[in-house]
Amino acid sequence: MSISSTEDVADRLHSAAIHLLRSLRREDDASGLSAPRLSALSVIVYAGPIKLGDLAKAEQVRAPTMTRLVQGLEKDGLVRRKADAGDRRVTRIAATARGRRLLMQGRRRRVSALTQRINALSKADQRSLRASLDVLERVTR
Amino acid sequence: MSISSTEDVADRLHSAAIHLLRSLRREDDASGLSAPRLSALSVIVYAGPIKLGDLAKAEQVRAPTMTRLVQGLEKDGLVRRKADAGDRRVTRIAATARGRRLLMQGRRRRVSALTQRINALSKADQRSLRASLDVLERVTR
DNA sequence: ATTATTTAGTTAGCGCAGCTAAATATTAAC
DNA sequence: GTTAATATTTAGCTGCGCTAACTAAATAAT
Repeated sequence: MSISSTEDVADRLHSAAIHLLRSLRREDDASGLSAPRLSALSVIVYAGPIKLGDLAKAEQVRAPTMTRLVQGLEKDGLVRRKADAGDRRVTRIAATARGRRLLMQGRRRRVSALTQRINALSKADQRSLRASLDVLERVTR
Repeated sequence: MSISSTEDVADRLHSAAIHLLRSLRREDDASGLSAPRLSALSVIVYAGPIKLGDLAKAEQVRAPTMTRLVQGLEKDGLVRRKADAGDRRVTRIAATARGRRLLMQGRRRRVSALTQRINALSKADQRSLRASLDVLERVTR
């Protein structure tokens, strides 16, 4: 009788994450923004004018990857870049009004499918999920 | 009186999944197999000689995507393809001994970082995480 | 029996996101 | 003033998701 090992928990968690993102990618498509762009935009909106390097760290990607993501967002008019006054090597990235608006819409669409699935759960299951969120975030960061 | 709305739960879950996969990708690299390949190999190992279409459904990707994943695995000598005797349109995919071996090693490496993080949690947190796993899997599939 | 339709898989080709290495620009150090 | 360090970008690679179009095989229709 094998009690579930920590490896099993880790493996199931990993697998669940893969399947979750796959199934949500479709909603992302509907908003016109990919998951990485939406995630980056979210940080930009909430963390104000932010240095590209800090943004890359926050999103756990390398600088060149973030440069490209930001270029995409900029081309769509969702963010703006401007050189930092103090240190002209750094680029500060800020969201435009359109970016903020689109984030909210995109975010809503993105999570709505998941929201529906969560709402379909029993109250007890919802409580269990909620209770584990803090732990989940600590473990995945 | 809901402090955290279902939307918030959904959003945090989504975000957690993104960060989890990003942080685990490095471990995947160490094993020489990407997450999608490792995941597919896992299904192949456990679901025996399986039809490509069924494999694609199980992994929630389109057939061409799975064709390519399998080609990669085959080139590495981890799986073998053979036409089904009964219906010669279908390809059955089976793991080689090397594939089975590599899965176990890869799986171990892949989850070891996560396993360590889980083990670092308090017993109560671990219990909370374990308890939510079933719910999590139901919600993400 | 022949023809048409459906099903399974592959090939071709596009876009996005991850990476490293190398280039550019600015600041800091000596 | 030259050199070293830092921030970002550019160039170029790989891999994975997709759709459209193709081949081959099985099944249905006439």
